[in-house]
Amino acid sequence: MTEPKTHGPAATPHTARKPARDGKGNATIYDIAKVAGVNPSTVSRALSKPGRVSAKTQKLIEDAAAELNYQVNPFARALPTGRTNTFGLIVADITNPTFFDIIRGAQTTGTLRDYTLVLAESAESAATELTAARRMMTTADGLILASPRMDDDDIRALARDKPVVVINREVEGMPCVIPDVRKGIGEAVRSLAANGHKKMAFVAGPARSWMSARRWEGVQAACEWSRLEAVRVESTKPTVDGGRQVARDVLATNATAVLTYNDLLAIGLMQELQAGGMAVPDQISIVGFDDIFGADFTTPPLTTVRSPLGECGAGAATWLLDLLQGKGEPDGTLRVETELVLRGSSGRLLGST
Amino acid sequence: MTEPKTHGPAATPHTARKPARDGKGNATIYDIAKVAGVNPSTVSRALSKPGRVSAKTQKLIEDAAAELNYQVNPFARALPTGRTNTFGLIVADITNPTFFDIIRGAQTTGTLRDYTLVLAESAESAATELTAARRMMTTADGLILASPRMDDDDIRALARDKPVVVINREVEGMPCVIPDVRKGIGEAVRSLAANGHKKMAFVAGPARSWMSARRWEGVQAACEWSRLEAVRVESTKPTVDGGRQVARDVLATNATAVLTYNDLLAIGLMQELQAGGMAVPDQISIVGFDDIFGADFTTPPLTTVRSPLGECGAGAATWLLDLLQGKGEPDGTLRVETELVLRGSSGRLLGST
DNA sequence: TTGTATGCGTTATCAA
DNA sequence: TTGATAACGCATACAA
Repeated sequence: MTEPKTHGPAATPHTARKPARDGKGNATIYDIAKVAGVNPSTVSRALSKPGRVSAKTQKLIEDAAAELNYQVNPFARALPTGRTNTFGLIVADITNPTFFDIIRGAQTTGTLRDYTLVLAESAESAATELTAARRMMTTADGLILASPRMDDDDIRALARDKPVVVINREVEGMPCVIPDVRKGIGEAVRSLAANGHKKMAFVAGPARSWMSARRWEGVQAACEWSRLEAVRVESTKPTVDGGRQVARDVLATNATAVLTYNDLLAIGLMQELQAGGMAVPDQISIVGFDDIFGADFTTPPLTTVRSPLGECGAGAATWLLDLLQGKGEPDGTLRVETELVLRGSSGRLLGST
Repeated sequence: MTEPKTHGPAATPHTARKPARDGKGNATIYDIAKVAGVNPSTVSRALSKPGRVSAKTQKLIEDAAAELNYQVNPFARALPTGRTNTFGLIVADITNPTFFDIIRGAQTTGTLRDYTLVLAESAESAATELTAARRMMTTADGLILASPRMDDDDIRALARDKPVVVINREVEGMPCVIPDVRKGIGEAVRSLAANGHKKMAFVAGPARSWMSARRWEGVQAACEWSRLEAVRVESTKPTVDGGRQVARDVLATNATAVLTYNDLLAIGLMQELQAGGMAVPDQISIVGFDDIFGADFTTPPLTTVRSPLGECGAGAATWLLDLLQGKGEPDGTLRVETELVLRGSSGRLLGST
């Protein structure tokens, strides 16, 4: 200890049974009422709704509150109202960098609007996810589900209680925020075609992934338009390691360009290919998906279709908070644009015209 | 809407003023009491403390609770007890990958012990941090401060109210969890020395950073021990860009090896050096710090001193939760070991014996 | 072991 | 515009 206590007779052990209040404890509206010489209910009004109290008593109360260093007790407030100024976010995997931006986006717009973010992880399990969601529903005003694993019906059941917004998946009758892959994929495929590629491979993600299906659809559509041949290659898992493992299959397709379900696959694939002596992009072009943190750490830096995850998080939070204030549409789909980020891992084949 | 409502007279708009309870609302201990034919207080006892009720009424109550799909109302519980089963985590910057692992570690051990994580960001501002911390203190049972920017005194003041654990900084009289840099730096420097390096540069982090100072101390000590000459180079900011900018100064030192304050600096430095035609590690060895996500995406993959951030987060959460149960030491320092992760960016100089 | 009574801090309803 | 008072759901001394 370098500093003497400024008040209180002794250190307050946090192990005490009673609520840790040294001496008098936190100020309540009663304390303010006493100081300001008004009724507690008047204090409550003055502090919650601005206009329902006379200007001078308002000031009286505000001064008293400031003097007493008053802080509302959110729990006491939550009891009668049911509102907590809190919203939950459940992500499938905190380890996955994809979610970092989502978390950040949600957190940022949350604090901006005076809401607190509560975070939970489903560990990729639908059951864990549902449990976590149920728990959160009791404490939070609303919920954001990022890449949920549970059934549509479970999600809709949750939403009967309080507002729920879904990210990265489209669920009928729910507010959903999803990246619109068409633009970004279109740009990527056109770029590849312009560089003379005739055949490209798509390395797919998990079979059950909603997004992977969308991306494959997008690739097919864009390739048809640009008259490229598209072949699909399955991966074992959507990780760097999965990318390494899929290299052999990719080579077997004789494609000169690859678009992967996500950046991790692209990075692993590129590493493996380079380790085998192939030059990127001189002998093969590689395009990732998402533009996660670190996508530009590679040599060459990874060309990728950027998924605006931060915007997704922010958009979902905005929508949810609007809903909580009775302002937004109760369902629909918010599509955020994807775009090609052209870096070094894609380009013209060496020796092609 | 694809599915009819199963109960309730009409859709319950979330915008309703009253607590969103369709019809009868969530079950309370009173409902359980009625079903089980006992007094509400008995229900409370049965559900909170296991042993204080007879076996058969216990079962009676549990059955009724299950049947009614009872969920405790955390706010109602928090009001009399002051406890919320919630703990806060404040990080300086959600963007910074350093914190990802900390968040994950804390979240994981939190849920393991039935605590919910509440996340906030200080945006690198001491003032914002203090505000966020104060807010959290009113709702959470305890707080974890990761790389706090505020003064020691502010931290201690916070800790008078409820338990606070600090990560990445040592504050007198507080429980602190910090990576012990000595082992990792020692390994790095010895590895460099064994590869024939005689002079190394340390690229420092922010001037005010507590950790940067520790790391520089560690480098000096280890270099003295291994008879290496160590020079210090200042960076403008601890980012990839900062690493690029510092390349010129690093070259000016004529050092053949570099250890940077963090991985981001190392990656930027390596990119800039390689862009200038230097071979890594043939002409210069680069060692980063932290082993963040993506450190192995580079070519060559980055040698780095791993900071066990996940363990820090988990350790801090464990300590905090212990404190909340009156089990742990109220202060002290938990040091978690760092270690060298030898990858491709460091090694022997080309042409050296 | 179980029931009774009261308080936690706030909002909301009703009068004044 | 303000004051009195009843919930909100749970925990806990205290009494039985």
